[in-house]
Amino acid sequence: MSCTKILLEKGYRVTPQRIMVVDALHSVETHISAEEIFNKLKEKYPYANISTVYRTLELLKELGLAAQIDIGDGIARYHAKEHSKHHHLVCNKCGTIIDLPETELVPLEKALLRNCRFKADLSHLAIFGICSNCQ
Amino acid sequence: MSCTKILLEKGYRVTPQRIMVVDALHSVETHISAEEIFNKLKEKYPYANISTVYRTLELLKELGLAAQIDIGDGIARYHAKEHSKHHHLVCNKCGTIIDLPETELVPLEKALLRNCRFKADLSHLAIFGICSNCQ
DNA sequence: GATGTAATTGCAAATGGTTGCAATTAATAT
DNA sequence: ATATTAATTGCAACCATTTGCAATTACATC
Repeated sequence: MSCTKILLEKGYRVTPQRIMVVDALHSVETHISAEEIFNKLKEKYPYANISTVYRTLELLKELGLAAQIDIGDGIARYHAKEHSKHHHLVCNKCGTIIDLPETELVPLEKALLRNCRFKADLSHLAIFGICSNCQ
Repeated sequence: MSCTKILLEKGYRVTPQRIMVVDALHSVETHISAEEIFNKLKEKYPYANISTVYRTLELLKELGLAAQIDIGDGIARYHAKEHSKHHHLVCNKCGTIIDLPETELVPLEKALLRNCRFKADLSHLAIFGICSNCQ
C-alpha cells in the first residue's frame, strides 16, 4: 500500500508537494532531516517551501507512515516506517547510531501494560548511552 | 551535597545567576521549563538572561545534577536529579504524565548490555503511549 | 468540462533554543 | 586589599521549527 493511496483513502489531498516529500523520504534507507528533504525537493521544484515539508512530515507521522527520531543534536530526523521497524541506540561519545530490532523492547512493553496499565507506543525510540567501542 | 558545592569542587564558578537557576530548579518537585525558570529569576533579578539559564541547565545536566525530558511539545523540561530518579509515561491523548520508578527499566538495561554490548543511560526517559483512563 | 468548497500552500512573523564575541567578574595568587 | 586571568555573562544574531492568514488548488458534484 503506497503512502499516496493511504492519503487519498483517509480524505487527504494528494498534492505535488506531498508526493515529492514522500518520494524524498523513501529515497533513503536511513533517516533524513527536514532540511535534507527540502534540499532534494528544491532540485526538482525550486519553489518548494520548508513549512510544507514540516507539515507533510507531521501528517505522515500522524498516519503512522513515518517515524521521527531525535538523536539529541536539536535536528529532527525522519524515516518511512515501512523501512523496517527498529529503535536507535545513540552513542553519547562518538554519535554512532546502532539499529536495534523492535523485539528487544517487547518485554518492557508487556511490563508497562501489566504493572501500570499503560499502553506504550515503543515503535520508534532513541536510547542514549555508550557504545561498545567507546566504553 | 549541594549543587553549588559540586560546581566549586569541579572548578566551575558559583555566580549569582547560577545560584538562582539552581534555586528555581529545586523550588519545584516536578519538572520545569527554561522559560518558567527564567520568569522566576526575573522576579528577583530583572536583568536575568535567558541564554544564561539555558547554559546553566546544560551544565547541570553535564554534571548529572539535573535531567532533561522532552514530552513531545517542543519544550524541554528539567528537574533536579535528587528529586527522585524516575521515568515519565506521557499519554498521547490527554497529556497526563505518570512517574515510573527507574527499577522498571532495569531488565531492558541489562538486555542491551548483554545483547548489544551497549551501556544505556536510562536514568531519565519519556515513553509515549495511552494511559489507562484513555484506553 | 466547469463550478464550488474545504483542504492545502506560501509567506512572513513568531517561538524555543543556541552561539560567537566583547565586556564583565569570581576565584586565585600576590 | 589588589592585581591577574580564565570563566562567565549579556547581547544580538542565528538556527530549526511552528503558526496565522490570505491566496491557491485538488477533489467532488453537477
